[in-house]
Amino acid sequence: MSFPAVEHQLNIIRRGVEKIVPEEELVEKLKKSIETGTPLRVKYGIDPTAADVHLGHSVPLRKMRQFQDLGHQAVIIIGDATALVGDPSGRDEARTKKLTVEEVEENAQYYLNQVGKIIDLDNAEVHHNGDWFGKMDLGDILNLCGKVTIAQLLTRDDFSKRMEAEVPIYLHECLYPIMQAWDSVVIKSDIELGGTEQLYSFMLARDLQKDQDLNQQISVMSPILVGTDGTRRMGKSLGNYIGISEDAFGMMKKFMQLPDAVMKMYYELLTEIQLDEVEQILKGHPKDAKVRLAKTIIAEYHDETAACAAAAQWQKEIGEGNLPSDIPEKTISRSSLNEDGSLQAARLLKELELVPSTSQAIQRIKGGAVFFLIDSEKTKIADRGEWIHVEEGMVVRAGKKDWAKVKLSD
RNA sequence: GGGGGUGUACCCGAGUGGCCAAAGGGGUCAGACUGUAAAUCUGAUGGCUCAGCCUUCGUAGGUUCGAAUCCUGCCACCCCCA
Repeated sequence: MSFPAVEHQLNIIRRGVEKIVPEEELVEKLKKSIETGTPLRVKYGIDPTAADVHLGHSVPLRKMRQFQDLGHQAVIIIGDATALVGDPSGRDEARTKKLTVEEVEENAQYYLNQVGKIIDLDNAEVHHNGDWFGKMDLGDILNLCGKVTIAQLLTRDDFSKRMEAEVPIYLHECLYPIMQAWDSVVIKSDIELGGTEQLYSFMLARDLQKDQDLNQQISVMSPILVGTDGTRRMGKSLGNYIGISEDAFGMMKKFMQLPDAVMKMYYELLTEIQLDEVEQILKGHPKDAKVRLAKTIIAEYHDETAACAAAAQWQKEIGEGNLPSDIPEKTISRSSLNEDGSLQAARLLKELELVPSTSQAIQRIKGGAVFFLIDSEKTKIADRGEWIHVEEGMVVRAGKKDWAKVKLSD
């Protein structure tokens, strides 16, 4: 087995990476790998608590792919045991929801399918950490716990913040980083990938590996990708994510709403475009830069054609304000209408599921967000009590993002 | 086990008997402006059959004409002592 030169590898590895600790050791490992013709074992652990893979997850996964392309061995850990604990990273409180074994397995499968869009699964090792944690007895667990002190645990940022804020830290959560670190011992990792928030667990892994007379792993940590709101980390629960399984146009719409300020980060972490070129792109009109960004990423998860189509559709329907082509059809039963076939405006919005409550319907109407179209003739609705004659095929809008087409049924 | 403290809407947080569907801020949503960016401005932010009504201030009761506010039990969390 032969590998590219160390410098070349480092160039690729360093891109979009916030911290490599310790970096000198990485160089040594790469050299040794070239000399001996042995691929490095690169670990990435996933916690199958949520099923959707989004761009945030894709950052370390892309890094993994780069390692694979350089000839190294990908090792994926499905944290079926750790998922039962819940990752305390970056959380200000414990996870309340406990997943069942079945849910975890189901998530894991779905997860892997998506992960396969980024890395080469055929050439990756996949392990479930339940395989080894499930076999441990109390003695083993106590032995493991005996390797870490409370004081060490409390140096962990999330924990110390929680202590500070007087938010509870449960004992089982303390086990999480220890388990994660133990995974590294079991699979004998050379490198571990993840976000910077994983620093603690990654370092702990080194301690445990040393304790077992193993090679110590290097941490290659990516910055945390901010979500579409431009401030908080991308996460499903925050509703600021772009999923890698979303349809092209859906992704397009989300990309175009990104704050300009995050573009640089997205280019760096989510594309392969050379950084000096990125700089050129960002000097141009921000809108063009954003379209290019969106197209590049969408093309990776769909294809070039789909990406261009999505961009064209966006320009036409949103950029130029034409009628959207993907207006969902909503059924209204004739029996819910008045004798003359009409409905009060606020009720209509609710019937069409454009708003979750009557109160919100009223708010939207007051805010001037509501109008309807019959044969492309636009009529504004200004009063919530207004009686609207409901017709088959009429299009109702209750805000930029909320459209519906009426279908009448008996 | 003992003592002290806290629990308010999505979040933070004011409110200590009626004027409280509950200040203020953040967030979010809608509108204007724009490049569906940012900034700014305006409005909204429990629900409904909406100038009225119903449900909400950890939870269950109680006192009172009237409670988020007072009392009691319970629950959860934090701190101190052991």
